Amino acid sequence: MPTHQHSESDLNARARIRDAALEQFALHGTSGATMRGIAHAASVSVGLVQHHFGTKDGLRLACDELVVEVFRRRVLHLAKKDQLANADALGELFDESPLLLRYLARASLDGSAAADEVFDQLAEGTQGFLTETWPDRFPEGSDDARDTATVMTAMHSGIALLIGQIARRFGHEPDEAIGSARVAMGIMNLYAAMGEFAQSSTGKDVRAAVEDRGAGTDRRRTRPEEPR
Amino acid sequence: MPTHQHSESDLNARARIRDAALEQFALHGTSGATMRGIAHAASVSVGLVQHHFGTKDGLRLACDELVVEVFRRRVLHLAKKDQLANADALGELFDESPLLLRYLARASLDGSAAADEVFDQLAEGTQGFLTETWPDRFPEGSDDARDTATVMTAMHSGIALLIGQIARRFGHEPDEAIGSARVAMGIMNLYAAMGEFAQSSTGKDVRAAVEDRGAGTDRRRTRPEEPR
DNA sequence: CGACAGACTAAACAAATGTTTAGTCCGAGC
DNA sequence: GCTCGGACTAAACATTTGTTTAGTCTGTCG
Repeated sequence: MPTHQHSESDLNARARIRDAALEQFALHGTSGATMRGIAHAASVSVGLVQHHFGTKDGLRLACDELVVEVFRRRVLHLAKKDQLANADALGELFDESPLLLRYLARASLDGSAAADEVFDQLAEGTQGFLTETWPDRFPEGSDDARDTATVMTAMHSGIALLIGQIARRFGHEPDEAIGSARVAMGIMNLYAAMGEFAQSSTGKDVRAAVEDRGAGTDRRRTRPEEPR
Repeated sequence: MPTHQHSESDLNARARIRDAALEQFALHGTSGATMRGIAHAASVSVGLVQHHFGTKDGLRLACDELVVEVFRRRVLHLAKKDQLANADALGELFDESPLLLRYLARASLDGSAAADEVFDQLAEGTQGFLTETWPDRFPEGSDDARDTATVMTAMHSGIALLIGQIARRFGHEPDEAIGSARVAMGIMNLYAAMGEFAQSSTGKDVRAAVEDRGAGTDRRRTRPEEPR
């Protein structure tokens, strides 16, 4: 199964190696994947891998670039259709390439710059959606728009990152269900319910308490330690 | 900085090793962490590590057990206070132990059973909150309650998993801001806005489209391929 | 005291890892 | 035809890996 566009083994060896590396990195992590494993998966010799990419880290960087580029195109495509915040569409975006997603998740944990870049792209697209949909609530360029988009991106990415857990609890096979209707329905149900919650008296209390603690500039543990 | 309860180096060597391993696994991944690195971090010899835990995988299993136990206690504690779905409280739960969180994130990607167990605990607690708050919307034991709790757990975990990205975009230092008021405020703003969205005509359209595709039993790609 | 068990260390080991080196093959350009 | 460069392989290399082995130290129990 090809990772993204091009069909199959009619790729030149360099691209085949890079795709195999992407898969191995995604599956086993940066240090878990081995040069020999990658070479074997690409049906080439270990030497050829180094010939094309120099070192293992060079190979990883090449994968980073690829992932960033693929996501750049996809986010652009979704943004043009105004569907970036459509939970279903976002699900399908990830759905097409669970491997890219695993790669990104690991990259995020490893602190790779590629993960930062993709996250920023998603967040900016999300911010555009928020501003377009609620120009008064999330004015263009406002802190609220930016903060909320950031949080929303993280939360929706959580679905993608933990799709394995969701699939397990849904009784699906792994990598089967991110675009599933049940997931989209769950998101909608959640938003409908928590939307009320956020505007109920309890929710207002929470907001007040949060604001009281000084939204925007507080530092962790700066507030006076509350006696348990 | 101690990973959880006990104070510091007055731990016996076994616990010190286990804590050091937890940190190394969290920081560098299961295969990235080395026995020598763990032994050095615990200020013991490599042999002692094996003396206490046998093999590297045995050590990992011990860490799994510890994480599961710590989260079991914490979730129980939060559930008793009816604060499990309070975004702020959930944030603080993770906030206390970014290392445990990183460990869990990696465990989840590696398919460890411990990650499954913790996710289930969180999801069950969340489901309890949903059922208590909206007994009609999410009847006890219903599929809606279970599905929505699963999705909500994944989304809130996304905040925790991607706290590094959030902190970066907030201009905070890493591991600083998960309990931050800005995060909690972002969640509230998001729920308030998307709550409307989910009940707007557009949102109802989405729900209808989703239901149309056969919520609950659909398999991926089963629907007739829509001509792009 | 003497023996024994468990905590603990140091050195040795075999396997696996990333990288280097030397060399083959083959098509393009003069 | 010859050569030159890039794709490509195979073997050797040094290092690091997890694990094993042998041994020391220390407190405890009979």
